[in-house]
Amino acid sequence: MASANIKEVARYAGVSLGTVSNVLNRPEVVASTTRQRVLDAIHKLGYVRNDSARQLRAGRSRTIAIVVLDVSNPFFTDVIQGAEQVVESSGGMLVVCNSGENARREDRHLDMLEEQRVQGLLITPMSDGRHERLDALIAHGIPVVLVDRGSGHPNRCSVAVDDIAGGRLAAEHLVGHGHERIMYVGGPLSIRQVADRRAGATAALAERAPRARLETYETAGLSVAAGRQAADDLAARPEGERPTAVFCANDLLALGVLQGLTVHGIRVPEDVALVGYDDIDFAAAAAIPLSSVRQPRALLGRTAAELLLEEALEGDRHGHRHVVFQPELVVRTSSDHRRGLVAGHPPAR
Amino acid sequence: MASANIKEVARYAGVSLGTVSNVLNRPEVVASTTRQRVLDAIHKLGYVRNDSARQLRAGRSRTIAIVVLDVSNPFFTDVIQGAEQVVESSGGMLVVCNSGENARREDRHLDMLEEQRVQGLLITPMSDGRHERLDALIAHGIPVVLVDRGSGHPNRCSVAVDDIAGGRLAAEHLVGHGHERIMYVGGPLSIRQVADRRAGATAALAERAPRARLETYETAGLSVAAGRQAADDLAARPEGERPTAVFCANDLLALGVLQGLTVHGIRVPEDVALVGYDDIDFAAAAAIPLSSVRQPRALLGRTAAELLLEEALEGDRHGHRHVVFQPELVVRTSSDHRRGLVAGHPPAR
DNA sequence: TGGCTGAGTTGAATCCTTTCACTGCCTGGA
DNA sequence: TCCAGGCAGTGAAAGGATTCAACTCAGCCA
Repeated sequence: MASANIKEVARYAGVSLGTVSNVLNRPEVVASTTRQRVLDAIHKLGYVRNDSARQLRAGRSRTIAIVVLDVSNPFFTDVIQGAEQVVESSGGMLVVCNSGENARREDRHLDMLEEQRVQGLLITPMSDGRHERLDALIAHGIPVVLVDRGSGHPNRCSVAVDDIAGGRLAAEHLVGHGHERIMYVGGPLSIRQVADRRAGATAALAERAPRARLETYETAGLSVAAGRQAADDLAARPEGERPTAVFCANDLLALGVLQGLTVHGIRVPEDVALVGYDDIDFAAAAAIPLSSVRQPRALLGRTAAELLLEEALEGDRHGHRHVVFQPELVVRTSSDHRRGLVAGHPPAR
Repeated sequence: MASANIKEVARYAGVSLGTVSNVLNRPEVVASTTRQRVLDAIHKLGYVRNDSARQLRAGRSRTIAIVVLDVSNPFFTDVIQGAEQVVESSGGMLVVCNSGENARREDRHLDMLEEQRVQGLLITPMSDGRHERLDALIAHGIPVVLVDRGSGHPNRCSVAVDDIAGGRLAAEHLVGHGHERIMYVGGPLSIRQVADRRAGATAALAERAPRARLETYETAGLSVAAGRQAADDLAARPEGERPTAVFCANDLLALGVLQGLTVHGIRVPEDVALVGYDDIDFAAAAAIPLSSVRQPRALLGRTAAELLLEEALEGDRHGHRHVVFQPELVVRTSSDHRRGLVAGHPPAR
């Protein structure tokens, strides 16, 4: 039942502890006949290395953790997959922790990860206020890379996407199609991303179409249900008072708005054009394929992981970097009825 | 930089090692003044327990792992969240590993989890052929619970949903609405779930509507794209030769079919009724809300985790169980135009 | 033959926590 | 006054892998 340990392997193979360890970690220094004898013993006894002992000695584990706000949000699963690729090919292991937008759970995870002396941490923290907890981790020598929060903090790296540019892209596209009454649906505005995307849209309108108006509809959250609610409210207005275009802070909201409008017989894009944000795979799969501002989700994860590995390698010489990606607009039917279903690139992975 | 250890805490507080350990693990046996002194020292020195040493001593970690086929499939994220609840409230920690439908990655994860002596494992394995690897884990004393694969194996528990019953539900619903030409879209048929769902549908037709016909359209995978392809093929047929209803092996396929049919001007449900499987949240959020066979996804995860904890607790006395849940049909607009948008229960979590 | 080299191997020390048999001390009862 | 018993606290041992200085030995040259 209990696995054999290195000592039993050594005895069985008729060598010392050190030799077994060498076979495991530096096989080239062991004579090939000895090596084979040890490998046979390992196989025979079903020996499995005890990682706890190994880590205890090494002072550090080889696993990297990613803490996300919501595993069930397709945006994050794509970020995870990107990080996975990099960690995997470096021979490490990525574990995923889900804070579920709950500060207590985030804390619990951070505590346990710190006790485990993880090699490093990728995290999209709950809020900017939680940076002290992260500082403590960093002070204990655990590198942290922020994902999707530009921070400019001097003691950690970060990767993010330029949300202001994203807001611009969406707004410019809509005014380019002649829309002058645009509604921004998103909330709460206390979330930096939500605010930044709106700010970008506002700026674009000011520059490109001074006559155009951007109305804000603040939602309680970023879910499909919140989007449906927004659509209901919008449909309740007299026809003349409705915007001709809606820009949503993320795709879940946009899908909700789409569904709500359809119920009320308001056609997308003929009556109301619609643009979402994130370009999750389900955006392209909606019955009216959704135009969306694409974030390089997997690239975000990959880059974050690379920065982390870099820091782990370079140690104190490491210079922290803040990488900001540019978003990209993907136009589909929901904001341009001339687009066929094939419009837009295939979803990024 | 490097954290203080228990010895330094002991010296700082003027007590012995054992006392510090007692404060940490059995605070009630320590006199309150001493306890406070130790806690102060811990705080002062920023002491963080070293989990490796702890595990080494204990011989076992307290983390539980869940290995899923695809983190980006909403079905699995819901299973994860269910498991998370249970593990969390038991004071453990759940880590998520993604095999990405790749046998090598699955192996790597299993190897590392075994080295880490995890307390237990929830897994939806790649295929039935991989059970030997799991047997090895079990032989080494790591309990394994299969998720979503009924197995009847005598040395492990499993949780699953009755796919034959699910197929029946869908088919009975459709024949109940007068459909006699039904198409089953799903594949590859080598996946047991895909085959079982079809078998259930076939059985239901034989009993309830001997005149009805079930045609099978085998897809290469279970993706949105595959569903779209199926819809294209279907639309290419002369109108009289099309089925009047389509039953898909999962919701991603169904969303693809829905999208494809819409493009070709085929109305859902008026021209073709549509039923999916899994009832992922996006099913209810589709522009034509999708009827679907709901699996108790979160319950699946919860139960799996409970069985695992039970086994970890009971040890050898544990009797392995195989829990099979019954699926439930959720009727929405896609198969019944009389349903409003509010039809169907709110999505299960 | 003696000395030297280098490849191969050894085993004690180390990492940190938990456990448990044990010591001291104190109190209450005889 | 003595003893039993309970409470606090102690410290050595154990858990398993890794590291590294030290050692062995065969081979080679002078």
